[in-house]
Amino acid sequence: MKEATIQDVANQAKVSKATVSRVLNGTATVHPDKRRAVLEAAARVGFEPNALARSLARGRSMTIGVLTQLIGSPFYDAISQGVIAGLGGTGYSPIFVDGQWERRAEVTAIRALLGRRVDGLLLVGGDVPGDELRGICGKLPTVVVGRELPAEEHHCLFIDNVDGGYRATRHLIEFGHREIAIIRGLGHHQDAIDRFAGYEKALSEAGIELDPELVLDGDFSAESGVRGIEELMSSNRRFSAVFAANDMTAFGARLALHRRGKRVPEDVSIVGFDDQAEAAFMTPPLTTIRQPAREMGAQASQALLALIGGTPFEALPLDTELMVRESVARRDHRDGGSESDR
Amino acid sequence: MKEATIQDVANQAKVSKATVSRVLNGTATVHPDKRRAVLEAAARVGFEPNALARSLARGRSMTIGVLTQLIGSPFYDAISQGVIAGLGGTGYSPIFVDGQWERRAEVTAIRALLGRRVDGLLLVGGDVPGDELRGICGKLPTVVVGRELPAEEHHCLFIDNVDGGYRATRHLIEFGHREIAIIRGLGHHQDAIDRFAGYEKALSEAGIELDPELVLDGDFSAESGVRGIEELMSSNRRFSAVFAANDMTAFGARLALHRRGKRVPEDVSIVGFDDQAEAAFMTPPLTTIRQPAREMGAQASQALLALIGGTPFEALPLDTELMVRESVARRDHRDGGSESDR
DNA sequence: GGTTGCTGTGAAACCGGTTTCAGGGTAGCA
DNA sequence: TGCTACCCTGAAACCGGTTTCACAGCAACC
Repeated sequence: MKEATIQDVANQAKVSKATVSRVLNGTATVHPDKRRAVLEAAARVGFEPNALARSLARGRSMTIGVLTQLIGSPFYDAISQGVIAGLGGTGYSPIFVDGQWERRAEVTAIRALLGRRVDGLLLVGGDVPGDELRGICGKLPTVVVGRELPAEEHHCLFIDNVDGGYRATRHLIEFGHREIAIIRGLGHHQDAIDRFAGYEKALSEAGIELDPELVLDGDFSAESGVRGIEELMSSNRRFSAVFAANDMTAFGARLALHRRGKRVPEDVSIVGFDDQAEAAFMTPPLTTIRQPAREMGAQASQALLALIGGTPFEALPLDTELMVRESVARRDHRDGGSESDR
Repeated sequence: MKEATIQDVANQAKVSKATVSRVLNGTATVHPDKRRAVLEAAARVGFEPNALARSLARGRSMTIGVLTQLIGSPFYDAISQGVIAGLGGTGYSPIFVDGQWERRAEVTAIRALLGRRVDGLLLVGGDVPGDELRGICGKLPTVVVGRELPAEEHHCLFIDNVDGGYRATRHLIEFGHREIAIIRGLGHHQDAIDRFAGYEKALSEAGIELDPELVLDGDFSAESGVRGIEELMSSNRRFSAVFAANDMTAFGARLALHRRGKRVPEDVSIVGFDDQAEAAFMTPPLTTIRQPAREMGAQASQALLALIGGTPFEALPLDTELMVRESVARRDHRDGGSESDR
């Protein structure tokens, strides 16, 4: 059995398709009698307008294309969730495609969205450079979230990662730490680069020389947190604090320290980045830089809707927040050592 | 500037729309010369077929409707991620709508998907009873994941939560525990009910009487894990192990125990449920029941595609797996007490 | 040479809506 | 009574593709 069409309703109500359309959309006044007849007929046959046909005719699909990067990072996942939530009840539905943090895949994915005639584009992270992007999607309303794009035409919603890294590091410095290790994120990832820059800035501002032995490579995974600590401990370089590129890395680091019999925060302090849900329930609760991921997703979708509606939307910079919990301890400088193991 | 249409290409190549369509879809042989002309013209104007028009004409939209429940549960989120990944590169794109674990919202959301003429429906969790569901979506290919539906016409992909709860509890019993507390999940949630049933079963099988003082209400959140432990400790009822409804609850419980000076697993053992990414990096790493959430999502999307293709898909029951890590310790029964605090 | 069969192609119908346009009916006004 | 204005309404065009159908052109066969 096929779905009922507008013609079926028209036949039942003994009016034309046009009138049915007018009643259902309220685009023109129709005589109360016919109006009622149409409504009844529609209800009787269980008419559900074909959104495809409607979109084709109206030239608006009421869909938003969302390009995500499925690396399974809690941060990006949370943004996506925020987007879905933010679009709820607006009449717009999100279509998701995966870019896999890979340029070619991203371009293909965006093309697919374009083919679907999405009314707007929401890019969550991604790799495609700004100018190329403009070439692809032309004048289609676009909002980028979780990434800063030099070409300002496309609106971006992002946090200041340099500042975040700076604040995390400074917090440790203020608590008396001077031998602060960092476990970095994915090498080429801009967020990782920025956070590291913030780390450097805080250090130099405090007159602490950056020690290459204290900077470890990582990839935003918990495993890389473990590896970072392992390397650190086997290098015998003293350290009293660790700044992890994100919370997952912090979790890994915390576990590795536990394995080596180091207490947190008595022996080693840790600061993370993200404030994912689990951070507040680490033992001890993790001091971290909060990125309002879900809110960012929701806000980005709102911004995009505004853009589609013609409202010139102003991308206000989002603030990070230092969530002070219990993974950082004050460090006295009576002795300079960190070998006060239990 | 409007997107180029098939007519534009036809004009450029000096052929009819029909021929262009045939070349681009390979539905019929066309003379090599014209073929080349069409291809060139298409490339020249940057033709991207309008998927809406195509869907309308073909009667297939190449979209999958996904109904999710955005409670922010790591488990359901992971399923959604799996769905996106599983659909990648298949030509089908997922459209997401949110049901908010609320019957009316779900029905509205499904109707919206129906209006978009999705080719299949993927329900992630949800509240709508099976028979009502059948009334709504009729013969549309549907796969349900993360939930068991009595009406077997709709295919379900789910794990055996009773068995999972049973295995978690039995693991504790095998390690010598007899005073096993449980922090339950959301009261009316079927998963929570089933896991509790598994707990009861393991207990009764071991001849341990169920003590109401040891069963705490929760809601799958970390906070409820904290509350559960608080209640337990203030009731003075002895317990040597906790089975948490999910990993988040386990994290909360673990933190609360830490606060009360109880060591895990020396004083109290914990088993969780889900095996979310963070579980392996709790301190100590959490022993838990693994649900392959992401795989479930991917598999569900595969199954749905098969269903759409006409292949009668067989929903094979998914297995949980006990991930033995370090949050459970053997308990000797020399004394019966648990008050061996440090 | 005429019939049959096959290949390639364009005109037109179709998918299911929306929107324009023209016309019929009625009311208001001179 | 005649003219204009306004309100409803249906026919038809349109959105941009796909698919049916009819037919032209040509080779093969008797």
